[in-house]
Amino acid sequence: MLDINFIRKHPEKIRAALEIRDSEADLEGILALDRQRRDLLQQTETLKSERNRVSKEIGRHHDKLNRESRITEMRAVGEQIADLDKQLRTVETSLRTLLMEMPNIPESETPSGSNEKHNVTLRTVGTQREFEFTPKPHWEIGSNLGIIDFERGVKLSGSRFYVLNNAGARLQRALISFMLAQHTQRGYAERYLPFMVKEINFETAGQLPKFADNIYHDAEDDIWFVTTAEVPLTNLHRDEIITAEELPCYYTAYTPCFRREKIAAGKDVRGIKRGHQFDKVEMYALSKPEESSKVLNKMVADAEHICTELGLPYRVRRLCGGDLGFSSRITYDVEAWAPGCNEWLEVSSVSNCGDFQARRANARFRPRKGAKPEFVHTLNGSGLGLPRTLIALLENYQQADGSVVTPDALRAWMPDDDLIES
RNA sequence: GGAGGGAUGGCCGAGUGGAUUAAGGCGGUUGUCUUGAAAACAACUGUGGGGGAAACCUCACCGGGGGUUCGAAUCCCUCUCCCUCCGCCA
Repeated sequence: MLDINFIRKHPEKIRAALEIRDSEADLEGILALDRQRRDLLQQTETLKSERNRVSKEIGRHHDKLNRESRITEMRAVGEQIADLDKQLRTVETSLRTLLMEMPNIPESETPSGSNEKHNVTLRTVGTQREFEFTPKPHWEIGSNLGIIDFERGVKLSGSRFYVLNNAGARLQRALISFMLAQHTQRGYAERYLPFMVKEINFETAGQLPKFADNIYHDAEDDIWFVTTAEVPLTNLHRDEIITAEELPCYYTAYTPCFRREKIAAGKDVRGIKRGHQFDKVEMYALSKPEESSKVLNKMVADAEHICTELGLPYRVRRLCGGDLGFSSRITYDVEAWAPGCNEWLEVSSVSNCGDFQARRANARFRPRKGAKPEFVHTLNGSGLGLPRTLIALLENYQQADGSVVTPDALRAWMPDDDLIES
C-alpha cells in the first residue's frame, strides 16, 4: 500500500508510475475520497469534542434543571455523529479498497514496457556446455531414467502434477538441504512455516484482493494455501516494532507452493516447469530504508551463488514495468540455461518492495531510542525454485548414454548417487 | 467435536456507568547527589488519524468488530486467539 500523504502530494508521480506499469488503478477516485474523508473527519470530530465536554459536565454537577435539556441536546448531537460516522465508514472502506488495488511505484531504473520482451539482460555468467550429441529435454531424461512419473501424477491429481521417483526425489531433497545450508551460511535464519495461512497474510503481501483466482482456498475453514513462502514471511513481523540493531534481518525457508495457474491451455504443459504444486527455497529480508538497495544486491548475489555452486550457466535480467510484481519496486530475475528445452528458465526473482508490504503489515522499526517508528523495507527472492533448478541440472548434466552426473555441490547430500542411471 | 475459564500500556497488575490524566508496581529515559557505580530522590513515559508554519489543539485506541447510553475498560451481541478438562488423532 502506498502512503496516502505521498499520493496527495505527488499525484503526477503516481500517474507516471501507472503509465510505466500499464496499470489502470483509480488514482482520481483515491484523491476524491481522500478529500471527502478529511472533510467528514473534521465535522464529526468537532461534534465529538463538544459531546465529550458536555458529558463530562453532566457527570460532574448534578443540577436537575440543566441536566435533562443537555441530555436531550447531546442526544441530537449523537445522532449527527452517528450519521457522519456512517458516511465516514463508507468513504474509508471505498478508499481502502482503491488503495489496496494501487500497485507499488517502480524505481527509476525500471525499464518501461508491457511484457517480458522489454526486460533487460544485465549479465550472462558461465559458459554453455558444448554437447557432442543433441541434448534431450528433461521430460525425456526423467521418463527414460524412471525418476519422473508424469502419468501417475495425472492419475492422482490431474494435469500439471507429477511424481518424483528414487534419485529424482532424492535430488530434489538434496537441493533443498543444500540451498538452506548455503543461505544459512550467508546470514539467513531458517524458518519452517505454516503452508496454510489466514486471508490477511495474502492482503499484507499484496496478493489479495487482486489475485484471488490464483490461490487455493479451503472454504470450510477459510484458510488459504501459500503461493510462496514470501506470504507467511511478510507476516512474521506484522504489527511489530523491531529495534534498529536487528536490521537487516534475513530469513530463509523451504515451502511447497500452490498455484492455480489459470494460464492458456497448451502453454508450458510439458515437463515440470509449471505445476500447481512446486517446492521452493525462499530468501527474505527486512531492512532499514537506506539499506534496502544494498540488501537487494546481496540477495541477487546469493541467488547467483547457488547457480554458480551448481555449475549452471545463468543470466540476470531487470524486469520492465509491465512484468513487475504488484508489490515490487524493482525486480531482478535469475534465469538458468536449460539446453534440452533450449530456453532460459526463471529460477529466481528477487524484489525490493520498499515499504509497500510493510505498510500493509504495519511492520516497523525504531531508528533510535525514543524516535518514532518507521516502516521497514521488505525484500524477497527465490533461492531457488526447485523444479526449474531440477530441470536445469538434468539437462546440463546429461550424458550421451542418458545418465545424469550429480553436481559436486550435491554429493554430500546424496552420497550414493554420483551418477543417476536407469 | 464437547464443557469451562481468560485477553487491560514495553512487562506485571487494579479497575461493575461519570471526579483534570486507566490506580499501583516493574522496566526505560533524563536529572540531582557521587571520583565512578549502586542506592535514594525528582521529572518524564504508548500508537494512529485530522488541523496547524510552529507551539499546540483535537479525535480514536483497555484482543477485533458491532450495539445500548448524554457518557463504556466497565453493560449487551458477535468474532478471533490463549488456557484447563474430556473425546478423537499422524
